[in-house]
Amino acid sequence: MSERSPLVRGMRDLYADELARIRFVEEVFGNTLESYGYEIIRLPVIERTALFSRGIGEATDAVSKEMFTFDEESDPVSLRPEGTASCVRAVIDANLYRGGQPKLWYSGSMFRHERPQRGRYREFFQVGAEAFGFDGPDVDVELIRVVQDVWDQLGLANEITLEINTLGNAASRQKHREGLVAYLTPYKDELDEDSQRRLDLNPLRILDSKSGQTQRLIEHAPEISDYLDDESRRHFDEFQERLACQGVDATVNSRLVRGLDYYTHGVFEWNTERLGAQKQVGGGGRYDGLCELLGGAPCPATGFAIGVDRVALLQQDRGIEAPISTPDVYVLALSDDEEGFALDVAMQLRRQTKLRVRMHQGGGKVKARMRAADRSGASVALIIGAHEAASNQVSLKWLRTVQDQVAVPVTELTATLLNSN
RNA sequence: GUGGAUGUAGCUCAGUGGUAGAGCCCCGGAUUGUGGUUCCGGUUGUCGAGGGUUCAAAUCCCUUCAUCCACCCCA
Repeated sequence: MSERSPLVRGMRDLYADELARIRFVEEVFGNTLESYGYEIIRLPVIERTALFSRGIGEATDAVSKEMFTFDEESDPVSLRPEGTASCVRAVIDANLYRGGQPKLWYSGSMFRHERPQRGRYREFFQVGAEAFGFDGPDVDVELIRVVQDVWDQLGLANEITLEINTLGNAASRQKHREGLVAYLTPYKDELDEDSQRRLDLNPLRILDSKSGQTQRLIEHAPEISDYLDDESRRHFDEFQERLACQGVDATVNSRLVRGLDYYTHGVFEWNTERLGAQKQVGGGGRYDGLCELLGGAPCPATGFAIGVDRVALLQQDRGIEAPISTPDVYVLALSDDEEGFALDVAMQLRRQTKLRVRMHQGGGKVKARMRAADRSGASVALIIGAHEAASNQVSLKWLRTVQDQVAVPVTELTATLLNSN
């Protein structure tokens, strides 16, 4: 035997229950977003590295140390660590916002080169949505409302909490930044190592440092609310009022700054206490400056992204079953002589119904064939032997309920199966 | 990138220097046209990999790889 090739770290094969949960979450998100009139967009997995370093921020962990990057003829490209930058690029490239106000959603793999652990993989799945051309905050609230709808449908409304904050507009954010640097610089030597580095690069991120020492220092640090101008304050007030009107519970967390650089105004995160260390299941916010930063016409925009893996884990933790893709009907001929008849029966069912019909193959004794029928998960076995074939019937046996096996004429089979569900 | 734990059958695991095991699963029979329950029988192994110590290593030592959990950070 030749040598086996192990999985690349952080990559997974997904199948059976685990995949069923992930597909279910993706499907509910997709259907819900479509029901709000959002249109799907499919984006490339690989982009120029520069798109991410400019769009997400050179100083963020996601860009500075977590990207899978390789050279494409000395033009560095990377596997996407998130979807927003690509989506904005696509909107700019096709000038999608010129004729309207696109509301888009996407779903797919994202990649970050981190040490894997529960709820965090190097290839993971996100569903996201972005709305372009709206100043908000009505549309920001709609996005949150969409996600709340999904939590309700998934039975997770009680497991997930929403935190919100505002970063203000560009001017307010800049003043806050200056105030923060002025406050923290005298204490520079007392900050943790990461925060010292961020003091120049991205001082806002110091606010959500986990270091106890740093936490004590920032306890009295200036907050964004001290610097909000009238426009920013009105935006955040209306954001909160509209959330309340929609019956969405949210807690203001003034330390919430988000990991990526492009946010402005209202930002938000969904958290859970049930996934060990990985509390965050999703987040988003407004990014009014990003289109211009990436070379497009100025355009206000807002969006969110959800970690599908974490939502699926949460469902597993809550014991919520996802629909699994097993056959409905298992067709087994008892010998080769009835094979052709059995194939005709199976084809008739596939054409006349949406039932999933699996044929038995591989021979074996009747006992083995019946065992295969049971193991397939099908709820019905159609048994076809010499008697049945001679009389143009099938023997219909329910595998999951206690009912007598019955002989059914082929002409009545479809109706019999459809009426029994 | 840092720390801790764990790698033995398809799965869950026991085995701390002396012939590799259990339960579940799987296969066969009881039941030659009927699964799932019951009874009887059977198969399943580079003990993660490489090296060392020893008469003898799954077991002790070294190296390495992988996985999990946590830190950092994030979805």
